[in-house]
Amino acid sequence: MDNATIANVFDELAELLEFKGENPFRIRAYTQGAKAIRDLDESVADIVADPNRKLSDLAGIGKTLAEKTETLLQTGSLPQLEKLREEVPEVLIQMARVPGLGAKKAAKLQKELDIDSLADLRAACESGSVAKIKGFGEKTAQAILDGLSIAEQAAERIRWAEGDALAQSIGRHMESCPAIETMQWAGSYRRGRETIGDLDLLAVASDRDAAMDHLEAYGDRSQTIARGDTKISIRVGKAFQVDMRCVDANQFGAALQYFTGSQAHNVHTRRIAKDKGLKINEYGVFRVEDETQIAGATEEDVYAAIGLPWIAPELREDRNEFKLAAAGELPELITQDDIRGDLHMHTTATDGQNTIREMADAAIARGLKYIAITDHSKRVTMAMGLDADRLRDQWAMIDEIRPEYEGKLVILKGIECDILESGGMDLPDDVLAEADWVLASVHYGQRQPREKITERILGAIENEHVDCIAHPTGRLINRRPPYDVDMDAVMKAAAAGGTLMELNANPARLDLNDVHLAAAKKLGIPIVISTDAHTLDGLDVMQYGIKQARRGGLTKADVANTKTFKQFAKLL
DNA sequence: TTCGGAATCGAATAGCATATCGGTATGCT
Repeated sequence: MDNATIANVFDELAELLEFKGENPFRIRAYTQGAKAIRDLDESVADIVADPNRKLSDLAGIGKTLAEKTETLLQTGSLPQLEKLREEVPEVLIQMARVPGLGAKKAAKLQKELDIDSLADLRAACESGSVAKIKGFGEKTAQAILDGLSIAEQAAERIRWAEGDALAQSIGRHMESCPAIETMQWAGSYRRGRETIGDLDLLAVASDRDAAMDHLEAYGDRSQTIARGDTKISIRVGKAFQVDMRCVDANQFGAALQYFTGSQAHNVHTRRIAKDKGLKINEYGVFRVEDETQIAGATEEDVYAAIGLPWIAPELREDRNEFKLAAAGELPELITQDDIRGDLHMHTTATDGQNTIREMADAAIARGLKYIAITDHSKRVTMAMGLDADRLRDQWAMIDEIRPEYEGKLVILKGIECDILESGGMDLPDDVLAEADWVLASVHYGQRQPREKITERILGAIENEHVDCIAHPTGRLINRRPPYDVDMDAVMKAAAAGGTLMELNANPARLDLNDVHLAAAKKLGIPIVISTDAHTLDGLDVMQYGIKQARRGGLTKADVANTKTFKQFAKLL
């Protein structure tokens, strides 16, 4: 059982305990324990297995959570969770997820009106019985009905790249508003999270009403949820929420810091301030004793006021950034300009849409110095994967065109070789031995049991010709879960065997994720950020991989394809 | 439930906006 699964159990426990009206501190302990485990850059199972270490040494994990973790690892389940699931009606949890309803209102409705389903809830709102309950009214009943419609639209978090497209569209619209002097996107979008739940825009406006009117005039707006003096929330398209907050210029830094989050990061920031006799809110940093503002115009000021250097948004998750900042050891995060090579792309030989020359020219246009052509191997029949003969033909072609690119671009003879369902590589060793660059990846048998998949990937790492494991977990964001693989074992083997690991920059993959990247960095595994391009435009997804790498705390030195080709070749 | 400081238990994550109902719930980072 991996860290994420254990963390999910604790999160669910916290949620269920909340509905039971448990001690809030007990609930928080489970939530914090879940976060501690989810963000950990090593395996909980390893810590348990190590006689010299104790789980309860981790911050946020005490005796009880340590015991429960061990039970989970040993038995795969937790009796307490099963019991709570029976005790808390499923409908209560569904109700509390309806926008506008929270735990308290949901519990009250469920108790007083004997609601068994969301359909019951809708009927109760429509019949007027909700409005008659103390603390409720006509407007609340209507808000619940609206919320039910929103919930039915399944407003799931969207991928970062989709959020980016929407932010740019709204941004262009807002730029035409004369009342807006400065604006900046904040929230999880600015932090570069792989999915975005809503968009948060911060603005300095000469006329706040005009700015809010302008946002409401955005073509795809479907609803205004709330509008006050400083804040407006609208829905765009089916159900996606966009918030705008207006502040004064001398508050901008504090507001940006607040609005960027994460919540956990903000709580930590404000706690540090509190200890220093200061108070941070979205309007500035204030001395508690006399309410004097001492910072707020820029984020740098805000952090400086509590004795810290500016922290990059991608790191603001309350993982270890405060410790690093205090020690002056924040990583200098990788940027797109650092990238010199792209080591995963396809051509017309398989399922790509462009030729080797076209891909090479496009790579040069993007400032790259080296690329690897890595078409699929024969097992990927749908993509007309290459057998040994066709692959050697392709390599002969590369030999032929290389002189044209002399001094401009190095083109590596590569292959994305499948790791077969039965284990072993899809092409014989003597063929792989001729390649400059071998990616190994799983495309079939993704539902095999953990032991089997892990064994397959470990087998690939042990193959001396394999240079790198591509999209190591196979997940597709919002569409397909990662395959069940013991990533800790895979990483340890990769570290020991000198095998590289890919961060696939395709916005639907972003595989490895941020926590895995941090773990890989800790183990000293070189990461390769690759586009997996199937078209010329496909080379442009590098930016998404860079964001993800930054969230993992990676620097230029942690990423192999930032090296000059000469340096890179030494890794092979 | 965790943590720390004490020796058995008390304190614990910040701070604010908005809507609706008539003092409180929900939501936001």
